[in-house]
Amino acid sequence: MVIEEKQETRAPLSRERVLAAAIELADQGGIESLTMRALAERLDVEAMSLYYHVANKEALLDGVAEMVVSEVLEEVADIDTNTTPDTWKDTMRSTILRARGVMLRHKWAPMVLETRTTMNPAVLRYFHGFLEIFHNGGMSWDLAHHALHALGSRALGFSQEMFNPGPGSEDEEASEEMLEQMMSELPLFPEFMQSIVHTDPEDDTLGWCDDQTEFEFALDLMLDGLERLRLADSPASPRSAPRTDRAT
Amino acid sequence: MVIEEKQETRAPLSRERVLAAAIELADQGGIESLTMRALAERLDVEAMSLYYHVANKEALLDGVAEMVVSEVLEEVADIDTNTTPDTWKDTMRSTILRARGVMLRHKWAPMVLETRTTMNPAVLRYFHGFLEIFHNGGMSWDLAHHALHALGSRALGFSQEMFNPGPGSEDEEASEEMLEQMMSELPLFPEFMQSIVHTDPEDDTLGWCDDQTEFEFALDLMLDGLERLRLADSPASPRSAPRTDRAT
DNA sequence: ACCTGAACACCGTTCAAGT
DNA sequence: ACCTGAACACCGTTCAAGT
Repeated sequence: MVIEEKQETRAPLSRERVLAAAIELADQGGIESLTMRALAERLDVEAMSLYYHVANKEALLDGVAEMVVSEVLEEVADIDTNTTPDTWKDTMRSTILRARGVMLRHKWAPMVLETRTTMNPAVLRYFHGFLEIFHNGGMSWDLAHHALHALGSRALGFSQEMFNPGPGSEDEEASEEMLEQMMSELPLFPEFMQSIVHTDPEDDTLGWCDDQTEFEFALDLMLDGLERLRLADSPASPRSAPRTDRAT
Repeated sequence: MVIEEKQETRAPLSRERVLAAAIELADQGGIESLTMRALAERLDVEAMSLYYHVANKEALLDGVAEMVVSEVLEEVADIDTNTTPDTWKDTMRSTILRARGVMLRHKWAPMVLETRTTMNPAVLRYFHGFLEIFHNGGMSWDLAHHALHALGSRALGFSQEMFNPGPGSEDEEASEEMLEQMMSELPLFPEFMQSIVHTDPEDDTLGWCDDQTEFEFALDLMLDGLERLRLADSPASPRSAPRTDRAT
């Protein structure tokens, strides 16, 4: 009975609009809130209309993944990949840290990216940038290849922290039981926990694990290691390649 | 009309039987085939019976995750964690490679483990083993903590390879399009691809990416880096800590 | 070309009820 | 204590049909 103002023909759907709306939805409510039906409602459309622009949900997620990586590409677009052996490491470092910035804006993105099974042009372009940096930095193709694998998902800025405690992980009996067990048969934990607590408790992290610090620590560990391998590779001074087993 | 032989009262359900059946189901059909209904059918029981032994599906997956890590614990039970500075690296190496063996038996396990939000006693015990190895090997608690984070999911034997091409990723037009783009605006790829192809094409991997080799490469890179940091830490010879920015 | 309505198959789960 | 039956809310998706 109410006169609806649907005359002003809402903007027609398009693959781009669908993907953008999907990202917004996931940003707001997490990836589990991204359902075809909810997405349709957000676009003021019937659920089945989406299938005209996207084959199915898997294809939707593929598209979303590509959009996120495109965002990373924009973020690193101004980084000069024309590196030298002196600069490749810092260049790589800031590339990855900028990618991480994008992932922090889309906390659900790592999981979506990890569940993709097919490459997409955006990641291809992104990794091509890595090849430029590695190659111009003086790495062999072989080492560059290893480096790509070694960085793994960290290359795109996420480390997939094992068991980052979500909200409300402080259950009663489970924690209780585990604490008791820890003290009895896992004697190293008390001293360990005590010695690693951070002193400033004003950040929103757990108090003893600063994700950003740990991410950068691991990243630098890899980059430093790769630089050492590069040096061992190019001049005729073979020292400390990996898997030398026992050597300083 | 057919006389069913249900007299021989099938073994009563239990949390353990439910979890074991869930693992079998996932092993056979992948994690997406693990539904409450399919699990119930496998146990010759109504779907709702499961809820007596497990709170809900999330709790089921928690239990499954714990079982898998328990399997890892058994696998590494005989490893001597009473290390020295000379032996910690190799000990760590074989611990992680054995864990990887378990993950290769349960290809779905990494994803399940990564989606868990709460710790469980098994992972706690597992990481306590790491602390023993690190500590006895001469690391400070602080470095041990960093090491734990740096290893990340690799500690449990998986690296979450980005885009491991699943079966049937050789779609026609998508690959076609991407190949064209590669050649035009991504000029480094042809040479790169050509120089990294493996020579023996008889393993079941892609031909140019050997997962096991890459896993071990990255693992050694981390372990070597950690050993260097340990050495730089304990004696009074501060050389090449990470993030020294530019130094050999 | 683009969108819709009704329907289907399949989820996880609640709840009251059986033994 | 342990299991069941019917039902509910919510998925993704097919298909024929509308404009």
